[in-house]
Order: sequence, then structure tokens, then C-alpha cells
Amino acid sequence: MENTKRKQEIIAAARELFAKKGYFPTSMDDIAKSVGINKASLYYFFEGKEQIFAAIVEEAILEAKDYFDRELGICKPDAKALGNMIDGTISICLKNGIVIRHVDVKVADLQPIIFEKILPLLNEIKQKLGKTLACYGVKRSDLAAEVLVNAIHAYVLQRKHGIKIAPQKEYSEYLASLFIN
Amino acid sequence: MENTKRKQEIIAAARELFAKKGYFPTSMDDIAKSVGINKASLYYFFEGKEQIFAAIVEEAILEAKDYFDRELGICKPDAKALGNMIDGTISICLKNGIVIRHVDVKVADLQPIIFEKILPLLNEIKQKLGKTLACYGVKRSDLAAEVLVNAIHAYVLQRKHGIKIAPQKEYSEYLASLFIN
DNA sequence: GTCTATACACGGATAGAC
DNA sequence: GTCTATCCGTGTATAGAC
Repeated sequence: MENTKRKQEIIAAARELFAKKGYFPTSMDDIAKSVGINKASLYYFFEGKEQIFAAIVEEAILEAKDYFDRELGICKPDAKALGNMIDGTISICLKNGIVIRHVDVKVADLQPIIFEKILPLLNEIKQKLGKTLACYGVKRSDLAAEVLVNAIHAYVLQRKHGIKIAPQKEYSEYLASLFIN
Repeated sequence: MENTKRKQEIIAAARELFAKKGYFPTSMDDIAKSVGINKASLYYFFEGKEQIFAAIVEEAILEAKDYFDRELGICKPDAKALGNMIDGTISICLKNGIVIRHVDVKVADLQPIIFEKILPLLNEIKQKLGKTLACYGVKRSDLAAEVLVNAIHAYVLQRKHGIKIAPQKEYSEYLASLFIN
């Protein structure tokens, strides 16, 4: 039961490295060193690199889904509320950086199962976001949701890599203002 | 002089593969097979994998810069014109898919020179786009440019990987309508 | 220019001692 | 659980014949 702690350390270290350097450039040795154990020990907890990745994705999906289930239910036609929701979304995506990089998963040619877990979630979020926006009185809410998700996606991607970009709060509020005046 | 043709074939094949599978998962053998020659022959034209990548980036930068120098000069405050410009941008990015994935370049930990070539271009485009939008009467044109570039970025990324997303024309027009009413 | 053959490094993974 | 040692596949790159 208490090996769960080590396992969690590994997931945390790997999440950080994958998000920062990418899946392929991160070696098992990198992960091990970051945790402070020997490479071989990783295989006591996980079957392999893919399984570590899968665990990260699993965890991130649960957390993201949880957040959106809470936040996307309400309908408060208010630019400020929308701005806050966007801000929260960015924060969550920054933490679980890997989720937003779903294309990388496909590119990685890992177990397709992983990819097939993420895509439905993303679509579900888009759907819910669309409904929320519709209730906010936004026209073409389907496209609006698409744009919103994309704008967040790219923002997170750049932030993760230290590329200079607008402050999070400002960006979130501006995004909200595009859809609600 | 006429080895330029083969060189161009290699660049084209590699561009396609890098954009589709990513830099690391693409092997020199993949590229060679795609061209229809032996792996070893690649080294007659290029010093190595990084150099092929650099050549792609070089070419893409020139083409993109050329396009934007032509398109971003004019100021025609018209949603239709803006929609067309966005549409053209997406097309160019789809062709030179790799440019838009500038984060991958950083992630790849290739010659930093490459990355430093792309970032200024991207910023230049953002700048010009901002000016154009400002002249279109868009308020907060700096943030608008950021959002626009990001929305395009993510769109291209998903298209490249066959993820179902709104049709290009529709998406472009909707984006334009967000900024110009 | 293009090939075959091969050197060589790196990274994922396993065996087995402690 | 964690280690050392090692295997082995893959992929970049080179040597050298044609």
C-alpha cells in the first residue's frame, strides 16, 4: 500500500519531464535521476515507459474531468465568470501539461488506447463548453467552443516552454470579452 | 547543380514525415524509404538529421515571411478580407506544418539557432498582424493578434493529425467575425 | 550518386544479488 | 524495494565498393 508514495513520485517527476522536454527526449534514466533512484527500480512500479505515461494521462484526465464537471454546469451570462473559468482551465492545463498535448500522444504512436481516452474527454469538454456558451447567449457556440479550446491549448503550450506571451489573467479576460460583450 | 532536385525531394519527404509523426519518431530510414533511396545516400546531401530539419525550417521561414509581407501590408477593414487572410495563413501553415510547431523545435533540443530563427519570425508576424488588426479598428489588437495566432496554431496542429474539427473556411470566417463585426 | 556493410551509442528492459 | 550488471534492439552515422 505504501509503495503508492514512490509511484506517485515517479508520476510527478515524469509528468514534469514529459511536459517540459517531450516524451521521446525523456529517458527512463532522466526520470529515475529526477526521483533519486536507479533506473531499474522504475520497473518495479511500472511495466515500462508507456505505462508511466498512461498513468499520467489517467490521472490528468480524472482531474480535468472533475474540474469541468464542477465548473461547466452553471450558466451565469457574465464576462467575468467566463474569464475566471478560462483562467482556471489554463491553470489546470498547465499543471497537467500533457493532457493538452493530446496530439503528441498520437504522434508518439503509443497504445492507441491512451489517445482514445483523451479524445472523448476533449470532445466532451468542447460539448459542455459549447452548451455553456450557448446559455451565455453566444451565437455559433460550437465554433466558439472550438476557438476557445484552441486558444487555451496554444497558450498553455507556449507557457510550458517559456515563450513570452501575455499574462494569464489578461489573456483569459480578453478571451472572455471576445464572446461576451 | 542538379543534385538540388534530390535535395529538394528529401526536404519535401522529411517535412511531411516530421509534421505528421514528429521529429524523433521519424528515422533517417523512414525519410530514405519515402524518397525511394538508401539511407546512406541521405548523408551525401546532408550532414545529418538535424541539418535536414534546419533546411526545412529555413525554407518554411522564407515562404511564410514572403506570404505575410505580401498579405499583411494592406488595410481593408472588412471581415471578408480578414477571413481570407486567415484562410491563407492556415493553408500555408498546413503546408509547412513544421513551422507552427515551433515548440517541438525547442523540445527537440536541436541547435538553438534553429529555434532562434523561428521565434523572431513568429513575433514579427504577431506584430504585423497586430498592426493590421489595429488598422482594422480592432481594440486590444496586441491580444487579438495573440489569440488569432494561437487559434490558427491549434487548428493546424489538429488538422495535421486528422482530428475532426470545423471546416477551414467556416473556421476562418468565424475567427474574423470575432474581431470585426 | 547510390549502394552494402558495419561501427557505435543510446535507451528500454531484464536477471539476479542484496 | 533497490541496486549492479548486462542484454539487445534501434537509429545515427561512416567506410568503402561500384
